[in-house]
Amino acid sequence: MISSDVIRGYNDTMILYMLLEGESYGYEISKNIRRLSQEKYVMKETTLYSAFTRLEKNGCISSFHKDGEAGKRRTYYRITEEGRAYYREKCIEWQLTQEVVNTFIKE
Amino acid sequence: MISSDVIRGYNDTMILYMLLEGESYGYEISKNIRRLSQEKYVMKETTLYSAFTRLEKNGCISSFHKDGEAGKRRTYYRITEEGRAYYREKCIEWQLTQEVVNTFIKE
DNA sequence: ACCCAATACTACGACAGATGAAGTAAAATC
DNA sequence: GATTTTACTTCATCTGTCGTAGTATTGGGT
Repeated sequence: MISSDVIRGYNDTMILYMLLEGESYGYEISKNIRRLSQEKYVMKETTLYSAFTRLEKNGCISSFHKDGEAGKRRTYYRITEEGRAYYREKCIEWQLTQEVVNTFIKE
Repeated sequence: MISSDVIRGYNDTMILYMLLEGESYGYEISKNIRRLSQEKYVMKETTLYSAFTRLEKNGCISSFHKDGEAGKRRTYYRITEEGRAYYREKCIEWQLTQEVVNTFIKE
């Protein structure tokens, strides 16, 4: 059964997708989402950072710092096993969502 | 540019789709959405009726009553020209949304 | 050396849409 | 005549998004 609050939660999925390829941090993820979507989707900063908080609370990602690094201090994130599992569920849910919504869309 | 609050708003689109085929009322629309989605999506009553209020406020639908009808009093709705236009926009937006989200989905 | 843009966040408050819980009431069915 | 189905309504709460604003460091251009 599909919940109607789906896409909102897909910001989380996009972030997790970015982290599948390796650890990263807010600004970089934001740039990459923008680039991957070919500028069609730009995640707002506040949305992004509040997603981080939520995902870490849920155990989907974990944060850490690298010391001895140049530039402004970054908070890095990596995806956890729970995060991967959650991502996989979301992928399945998305297929279903598409099927359902498409029944209500004309061409 | 895609807004991230998309699917929430697709409840409205589903309702409008149902009304494209002719006037209807809450309970019937609800049943039909359930049926069309093959039980995969059931719109909550409160979601449905609050969507009606919103859609009427936006001028997408208009409500009326039929008198001399048997059964419990129903509020009927029909789609307006604005409603049709809004529906068409949503269809286009949905194509884009799918494209974008699919870039972040594995298989 | 100075300025401005880019980087990298954080804090706070507001809002909209979805939902849960509960209630009302008429009609149909058994 | 009791229960189920139909057909809503009201109200309060929650969650995720987003606007506004602020902080602070770094890099690039002139």
